[in-house]
Order: sequence, then structure tokens, then C-alpha cells
Amino acid sequence: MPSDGESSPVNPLKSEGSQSGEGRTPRRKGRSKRIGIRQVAELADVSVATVSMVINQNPKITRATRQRVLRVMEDVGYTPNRLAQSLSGQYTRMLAVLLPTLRHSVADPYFGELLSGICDRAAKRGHKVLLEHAKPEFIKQQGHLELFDRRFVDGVFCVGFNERHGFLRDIAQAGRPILAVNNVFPEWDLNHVVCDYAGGAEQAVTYLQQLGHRRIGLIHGAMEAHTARVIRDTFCRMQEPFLDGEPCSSFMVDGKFTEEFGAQACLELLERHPGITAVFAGNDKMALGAVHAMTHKGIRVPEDVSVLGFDDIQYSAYTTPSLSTVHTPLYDLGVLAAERLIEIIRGKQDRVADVLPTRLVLRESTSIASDIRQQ
Amino acid sequence: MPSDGESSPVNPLKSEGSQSGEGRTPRRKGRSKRIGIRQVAELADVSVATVSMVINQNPKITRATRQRVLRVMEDVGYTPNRLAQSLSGQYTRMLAVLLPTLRHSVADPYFGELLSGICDRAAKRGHKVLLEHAKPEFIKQQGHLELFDRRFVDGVFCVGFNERHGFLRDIAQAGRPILAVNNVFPEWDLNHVVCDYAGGAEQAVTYLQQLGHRRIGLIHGAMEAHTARVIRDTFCRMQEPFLDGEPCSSFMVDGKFTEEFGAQACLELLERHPGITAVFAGNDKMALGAVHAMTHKGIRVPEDVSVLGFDDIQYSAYTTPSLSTVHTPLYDLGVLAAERLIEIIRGKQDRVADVLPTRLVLRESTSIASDIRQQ
DNA sequence: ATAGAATGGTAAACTGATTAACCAAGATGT
DNA sequence: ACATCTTGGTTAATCAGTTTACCATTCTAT
Repeated sequence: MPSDGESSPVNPLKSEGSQSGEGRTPRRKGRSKRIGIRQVAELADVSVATVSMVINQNPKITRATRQRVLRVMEDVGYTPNRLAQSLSGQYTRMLAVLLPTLRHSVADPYFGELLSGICDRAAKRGHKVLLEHAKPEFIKQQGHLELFDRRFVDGVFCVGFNERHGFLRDIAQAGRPILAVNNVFPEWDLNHVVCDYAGGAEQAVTYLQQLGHRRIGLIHGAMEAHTARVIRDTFCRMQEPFLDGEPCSSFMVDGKFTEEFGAQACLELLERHPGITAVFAGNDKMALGAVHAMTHKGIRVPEDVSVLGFDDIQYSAYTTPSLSTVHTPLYDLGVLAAERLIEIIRGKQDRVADVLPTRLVLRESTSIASDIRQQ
Repeated sequence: MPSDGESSPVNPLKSEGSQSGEGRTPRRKGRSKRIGIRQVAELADVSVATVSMVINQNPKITRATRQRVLRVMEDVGYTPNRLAQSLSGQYTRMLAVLLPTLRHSVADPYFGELLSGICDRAAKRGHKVLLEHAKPEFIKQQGHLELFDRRFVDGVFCVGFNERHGFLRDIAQAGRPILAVNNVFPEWDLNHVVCDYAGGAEQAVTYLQQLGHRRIGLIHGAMEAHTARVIRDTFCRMQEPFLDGEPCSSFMVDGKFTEEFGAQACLELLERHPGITAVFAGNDKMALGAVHAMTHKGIRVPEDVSVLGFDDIQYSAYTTPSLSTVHTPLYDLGVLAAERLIEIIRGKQDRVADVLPTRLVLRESTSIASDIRQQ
């Protein structure tokens, strides 16, 4: 941004113009100024350094002195100002969760579970969690680096991004603590924690094959996502033996992770291969879209076509039919992510790459292959 | 908490014990210390006060000087440290969203939509958003007040609470900016923004009545929630004329806002009143639970019984059958909430009580009453 | 008995901004 | 021509903590 410098509202709150008269006296309700560390020091008859050391549990201070100071702190209801603490200290004890710009990303139960886990554990470790949407403007204004430069946070989680989001590399290259959650970036080797998508996909396809399904369609998520690629590769590897040389790719359609495109993808698959007896989807939303589409076409699930999802979001148990799916322990993944990011920040880890196991959850949307069922 | 003072880890990060030797030299990667306002001042040949005034767009500074300072700031890539800004300034420009302790509250699409709206608008106004779960320990340790006392935030949104959560009053009584979102607290008159539940319920019941339904069941949410009470009251008022003196209450069952209890409640209703031709639920999750339960019992929706939900969560369009429901503009409500809370903080508002209109969304789960249909 | 090391604490220099009080120089009023 | 405003900026105090030297004691060890 060369040009004139007339813009650049670094501190937008102040751009309010003059406030119209009306004798503003923003004094606190307590008569004297807020109670600070110096007041405590004075009351306890020690120096502020001592109080500070008590706050930080520095072993240098005697039990007796510590008690006396704690007593005063409790009496006057003192609580250290975290802005001052962070300003001089090394850490802010804040973490940010970076989410992609999808209009309603937070509304997605997928993110929700993750977020719950992250928040709970972060709180337990004394950290606060900031939510940030990585909109284009945000990135353009270097918002992601500002998060660190202006000392908002000590580290960030990134959830739901892919290799096209180059700005993540900026953070890593700046040497800032960053942890990808449920995403892998082989090219930049970012720290990450993920669910075992390969294992889940393997279990899923094995299960369908055991039910007698041979012609299985895959509705995969957007190919930019590493997890989507893993599911696709696993699917292909396992189905190849059953396809008599037909290209595996013709059994796969992109569902872009949404109900809507999942529905479309499903219809596309059925048109290409009317003999398909099972559909495996890369997430539950696409699976539900597929069920919806087929039901509307008069195709019964699972009697005519079985459907198997991935993720096990909350709703999957309450749809009609309820959805068989691969459970990804997203809450636990969030917990683990928080734990690991904090370790990275404290310098106790420098390469994180953990994998959490997934498991099959069988419900009503899958059954024995329709073409081999004796009726 | 009288007792001994041996606990009280006010700053848990430090409780790490000594760090094992290994010459720690935590200098930044740039050779000199991080660039601050003084460096900028020196380079621009002005005082720090001037730089500060440029940052804050104080009109006192000449265009020429401003430009010169901005130039330097850009050249050296200066960005003000927000901890220092907040420490001396009056605001932190942070807001917290307080959520109830429900294990997966964030995972609920209801909260998700709201959160999206809040975050987007807050970011646009230069505020960051903190997420906080109001667990029992959190409250017990006065975490909600600490949020202000330790200067974490300027104000809080509270989402999904009810009058049993007395701690909300603490915040209000401490004179701290607080805004209830989609909840009303008549007794404590907290600031709030809500969707028009009464209006929505009225439209819903009117619609069902117009379809010929007379015996309608209500699955309402937990009675602690004001919105649930509003729906119930509206429902009763409108149904009374059609009940021939039967008590309205026998047509209502608590579904506790979840799929599971919604399903149970629905079965309970059908048992009490086999003649019911429509079920109205206080939220979509309960409605979906009801659909699920009935489908399992072989009761067709909407051919035998119509189902109408409330909220219009994303999934409702993709269930089988898709759900007719009352749309609550949760995203917009979030946006409005952010706008209002910031106004409260700046002192431009002191009583907020806004209502956003709701509207009926007709899909597949409702049809003309089965007992009057000519077939 | 006494040098040397622990022990327990303090004073003062940071952290990086905001802001109230003040001041010099040029514009204005009489 | 002289006192009085404005303008545009500066100086220094302040926000509320942390941390590094440094200083008295008291405790060991010789």
C-alpha cells in the first residue's frame, strides 16, 4: 500500500470525532483508583517485587511472607492485570483458532466439536481462546501475522485449510507456533494432529465389501484437502481388485463437503453406474445429501443402496434412516491439539504429528448388497 | 475461600520449576529489539506523543507530519503493541462470548450461526472475540468477573442461559457491559437482542390451523428458557378456542431441546392423544427427533402427522422429509448483537432490547390435516 | 573466628503505549 | 503595536506488572 497515508486506521475506536460536551467523568464506581500491585505491597508491608514473586509462585519467598501477601490479596480482592503481566512477561496465554472464510464455518458441527475440545482444554491450562475468520481482507492486511506482532496470541490453531492457503506458511516461516488440526500439509511440514482417515476409510470399504458390495461409489470432498485425498487413495487401492479394469476414477465424484453437492454427486454416480449398490461419502453432510437425493428418486436406503458417511456428526444418529459412518474423535482431537500447541509454545515440542484412531459406527443406512440378497 | 493460602496459582504458567540450564537467550530474530513507538519517533524525528497521535488519528497533527510518520511506520513495518495500548487506554477491544456448559454447545448449529454473525461484525468493528464456557468451576472461581477485572474484555455476550444462571446478574450489577443474545431475563432486565419467538409461534400455529389441524401437540424446550415459555404461551392462547375445554397443558410435553427427548416427547403426545394430526416443536432438533421416532413407528410424516420445527438450522433442508420450520435469523442476530454490545461499551446505548422478525419456511414435513383430507 | 555461600528480599529499570499539562511561534483583534 | 488566541507539537507522568542487579543477614565449612 504505497499511495497516500490518509487512511490506515490502526486504532479505529478513536476515529469517532469529538465527543459532544456533556461533562464526561468516567471514574470507576469504587472511589479510589483500582487496586494494584503497589497497594497490595504496601498493605502487606513488602515490596512490589515480592508481591510479584508471590503471584508467580517464585520459591524464593518464605512461606510466612507468601501467606501474608496472599492474605492481603484475598482481603482486598486483588487480581493481577493480565495486560500488564503479558506486556512485561513473555506470554499472553492466548491462543487463536483460525477458521476458513466459509460463510457459516463455525456453524458446522465438524468445527464445533473440535472447538469444544480446544476450548475446554485450553481453559484447563489457563489459556483463553480467540476466534478468527481468515477472510481475504484479513489476510491481505496481514491480520494473521498481526495476531503475533501486536501480541494478541502466543500461537494459533488452523482448522479446515488446505495447501492453497499460503498464508499459513507465513506464520510458520516467521517462527510462530502454529498447529494444523485435522489437516496435513506435506509440502510445508507444518505441525499437525489428525484423525486416522486412511484407517477409517479402510475399515469402511472393508465393511462394505464384506456386506457383498462390489460396485461402490465414492463421493469425496474437495481435492485440496489432504484428508479427502487420503480417503480417495485408500478407496481406490481397495476397490481396484473388484473393478475388472474399469477406471476407479469413474466411481468417484466431488461432493465439495456439502449436502447440496453431495446430493448432486450421488445422482451423477447412479447415472454413470446404475449397478452401484453402495455409496461411501467423505463426510456425513454429503452422505445425508446423498440419502436425501435418493429418497426423492424413490431409491430406498439401505434396501436398494447402502450409504456410509464419515465424521459421525451429532445428527447422523437422528436422520431417517440413521447414518452408518466412521466416527472421528473430534472433541478429543481438539483436546490433544490444545495440549500440543501449548507444548510447542513452551518449547517442549518442536515437531508434532499425532494421529488419533477412528472407528466404524454401524446404524441403519447400510445393509447387505442388494444384488446378492436372496429374497 | 478462607483456609490456607498455599494454593491460588494466579499465574499457572510459571509453576514450571526452574528451567534446566542451557544458556537461554530469548532474543528476537531481528538483531535489535523489537521495533517500538520510540524507534519510529526517532526515525521520523518527532516525539512519541506525536506518533501516538498519528496512530490514533488525532486531528491535532498536520497532514505533513502525519505523512512523514506514516511513511516511517510503513518502512519499518511498525505495528503498535496492543497490550500496551490497552494497558494505558480505556479499552481492550475484546469481547467474550459466554456459552453454557453443555458438553458440545459450540457444536450446536444454533450457537454456530450466532457465533458467525458475532465474529464477523466484531472483526469489522476492530474487535476480537474470545470464547468462554461457563462451567461450574469457572463460575465458582469468579471467572466471569475476572474477565473484566483482569482486563481481558470490554464486554460479554451471553448465549443460551436462563434465569437459574444467577452469575449473569453479578456481571450486570458490577456495571459491566453485558448483552443477552436470544434470551430475555425479565427479572433482572438485562440488555438483550432476540428473535421474535412470539410472532414465529403465532405464524406457525396459524399456518397449521389453516391446513385444518385442530389437535396439535407441542414439544417445547426446557421451561427455564424464556423463549420456550413464550412459544408455549402463544401456542396455548391460539389453540384454546379449538380444545373444547380440554386443558391445553395435556397437549404439551417437554423435549429439553434435544433430538432424544424430542423423540420421547413425541411418542408421549401420540399416546395421550391418538387423534393428533400435527406436532409443533420448539426447535428443529426436537422436531427431527420427533420425525425420527414416528418414522420408526410407521407413522408417515406428513401424510399421517405434520411436523413443524423452529430455528431453521442448516440440516432441516436435507432431512427426509425436509422440515417445515420457523426461520430465526441467527446470523443477523449475531451481527446485531455485536453492533449493540459495542455501542453499550462506548456508552452510546444503555438499554438494549431489540427484536428481529422470524418467518415461516415451508418444506415437506407439513400438509393438510389427515383427518379432513378427502382421499 | 572468619571467609564464602545460601537465603530472603528490595530498588530500580524495564515492557510499549496514552494523555494531561505546557510551550513557542504565527495569526488575530483593537 | 501589543496583548490574546490558535496551532502543532513536546515533556513527563501514568498504566500495572516483571525482572535483574544488588544488599543484608544467617548458615556452613575450615
